[in-house]
Amino acid sequence: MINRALNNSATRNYLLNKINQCTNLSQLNQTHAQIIHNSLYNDLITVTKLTQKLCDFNAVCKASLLCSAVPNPDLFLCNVLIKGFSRNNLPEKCVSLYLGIRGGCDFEPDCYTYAFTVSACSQFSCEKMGMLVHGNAIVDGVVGDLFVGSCLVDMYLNFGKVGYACKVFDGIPERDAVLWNTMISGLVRKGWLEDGIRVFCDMVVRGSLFDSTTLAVVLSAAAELQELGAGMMVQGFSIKNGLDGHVYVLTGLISLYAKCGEMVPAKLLFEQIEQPDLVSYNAMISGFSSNCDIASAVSLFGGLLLSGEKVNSSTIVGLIPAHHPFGHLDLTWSIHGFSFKCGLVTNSSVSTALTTVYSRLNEIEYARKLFDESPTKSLESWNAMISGYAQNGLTETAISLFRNMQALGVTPNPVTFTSVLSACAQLGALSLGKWIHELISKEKFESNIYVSTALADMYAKCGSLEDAQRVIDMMPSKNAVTWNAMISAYGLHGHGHEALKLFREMLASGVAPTGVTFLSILYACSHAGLVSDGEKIFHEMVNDHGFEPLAEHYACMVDLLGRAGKLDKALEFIETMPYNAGPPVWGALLGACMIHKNTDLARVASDKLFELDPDSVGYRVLLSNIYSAEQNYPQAALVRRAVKKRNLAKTPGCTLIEVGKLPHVFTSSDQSHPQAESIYAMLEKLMGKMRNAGFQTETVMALHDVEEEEKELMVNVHSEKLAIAFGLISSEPGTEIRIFKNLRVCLDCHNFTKFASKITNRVIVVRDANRFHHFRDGVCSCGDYW
DNA sequence: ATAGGGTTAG
Repeated sequence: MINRALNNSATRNYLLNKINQCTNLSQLNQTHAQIIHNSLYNDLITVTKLTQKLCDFNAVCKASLLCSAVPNPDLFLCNVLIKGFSRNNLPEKCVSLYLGIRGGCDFEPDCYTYAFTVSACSQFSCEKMGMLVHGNAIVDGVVGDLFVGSCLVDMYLNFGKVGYACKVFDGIPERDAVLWNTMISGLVRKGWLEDGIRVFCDMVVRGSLFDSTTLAVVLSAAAELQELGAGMMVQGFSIKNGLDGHVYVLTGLISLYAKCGEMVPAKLLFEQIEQPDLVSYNAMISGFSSNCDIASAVSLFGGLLLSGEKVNSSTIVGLIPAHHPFGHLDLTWSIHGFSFKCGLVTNSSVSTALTTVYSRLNEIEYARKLFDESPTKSLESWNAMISGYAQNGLTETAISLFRNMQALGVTPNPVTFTSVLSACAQLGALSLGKWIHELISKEKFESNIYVSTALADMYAKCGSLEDAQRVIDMMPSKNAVTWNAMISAYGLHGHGHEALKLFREMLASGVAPTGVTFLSILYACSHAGLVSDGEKIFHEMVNDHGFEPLAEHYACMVDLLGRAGKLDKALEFIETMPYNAGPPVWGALLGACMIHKNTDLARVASDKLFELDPDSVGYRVLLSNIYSAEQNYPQAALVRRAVKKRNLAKTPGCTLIEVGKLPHVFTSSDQSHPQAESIYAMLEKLMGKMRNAGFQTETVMALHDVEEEEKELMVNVHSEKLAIAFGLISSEPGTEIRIFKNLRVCLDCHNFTKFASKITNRVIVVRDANRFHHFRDGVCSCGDYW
């Protein structure tokens, strides 16, 4: 009997050892056979070890069956099984086992039970269950335990409930490095970067011992924030504690310096690493690439390949020149080809990054091809595609893709909404935008600054400044882009003084103006005829804010002066430029010549333009208009023929009007509308009254960039007239009419609309390609300059 | 520890 027991114990030790040594499932199955053969299948210790190993090899079902056959399971075995279910993505099994332990077992859950169950809830976002387990843990008095506490902190941070996480954290005054690290890395992972750094500082102040993991996480937060100072503080601590040679710390520092645009120290740090691993290479490559040093990025990438090290998706994504101001189509193609060869194009991050760069290079078809071919479409890849369409002006496609995404049950996030709103804004689709706003409210995304800025911009561009202002008033804080959007919104509607007021408010609030701020405010001044204010701001920009004016700023000033009729002053201004004026500047002067019908100066400007930009369509159309205005029709026709010959696209004019949330689109002389007959009747009635009142159709060609439409005025009816007539017959008397035209409104239609607003006693709001016109009582808010 | 998606002007 004694012998037999000894023998059993020896066999058991032998088998336990054997289980530990198994490196795959088939070896483990053989060992299992031996266990059965030796009649140890009911032995708790052996079965527990076997369960553990089976779970490691993802054979949790088999493990579960084995356990249920054990006559006398204990808590330890149950805990191992909970961990196994969690590992094998079976949260509901974890929970039911946990509940089984709680309800009518001989034993009570311990710290391990709670820790494993909580981390299962965390991993699988079982929010309600997690909180219930937390409650039980409080009752059982185990929340002060470091292991349980860390799991709870991790869980609440995963759920985004920072308050709860802090409560658990604060309840454990004696913290170890794991608890601190859980708190810090959870905050950083969820984007609460500043808070992560703050907790780290707390940790240091309390004298808690940190490790290289702590430093690496804090460094990644500092890098993301581009807070060089915070990062250098961490560097200081790493030196003090002798962790500055650790490869994680060094890699974190490289990434920090790279993200702050400091590649020289990054390079020095990289050289300090004796044997750089893939991650440190990746940090360097992405650093070079994002700092526009393509040559260094590519050469380091080459070095990595030569060293025989395998590359991963991070390497590829870091190499892709996604944020470069100049296109690198050739490089992108090469990277694309390489990714294909090593099987990484199917990686979601890689294909998303490639999609993004293609669409930024206006190669939207390539982007779409990649998107269609990617086997798993992450939210990021949907976003990349939607924003690609929105940024390329393919607004309808962007919106229909958004609908596809919704139909497939992919939940949009703030990034998605921001892009879709930009599409709505471009489209002028107010009811669509309002629908998006409802979706945003439902998801509680209004607090996101990108979303609310885009929302305000959408309302302004869809004609409703009041709604835009309402969104802005709700925002707790504004960044430069928010201010810029509002300044340009007021400018767009011709409210120059409001825009100036906002500009002063922005400066007073301490938000630094950007290049776009000055463009927005200068355009606002220009459209409102506030010449001296604009000149003052340009002066301020250079002298007080130390801005080097870009070509766009000069173009704005030329526009400002020229629009106000100070053409000579505009020309003088061009001569003061420190470099040669480019197409935008001459284009602005030409535009001003159009308004003020200065043919001589127009020819000077257009000569310059054709010299600099021979392929431009718009300027050729303008030139043709100049000739037409001089009644030089043969020359005008010649220019137009040249345009046609080059097969340069011309956009046909069309106008959109929403009636009862339904969009109606009209083209020139459109007969396709079901109510065409009454529309034309209404138009005839208006035109008759207009003629009687002495209005004349502009016979001389207006010098506007309105393309083909203009010439055909005598035979054709422009789309905006049709839309207004339709608006008049399909809405209540006295209500506002809003229409959207894709091109600039022509002089004749502008006159027509003024007249229509007077005799019908309606406010008519017109958004054209450039700005808003508010017609009221025969007067337009643009003051007839547009 | 490294990597992917967003708002503003013309």
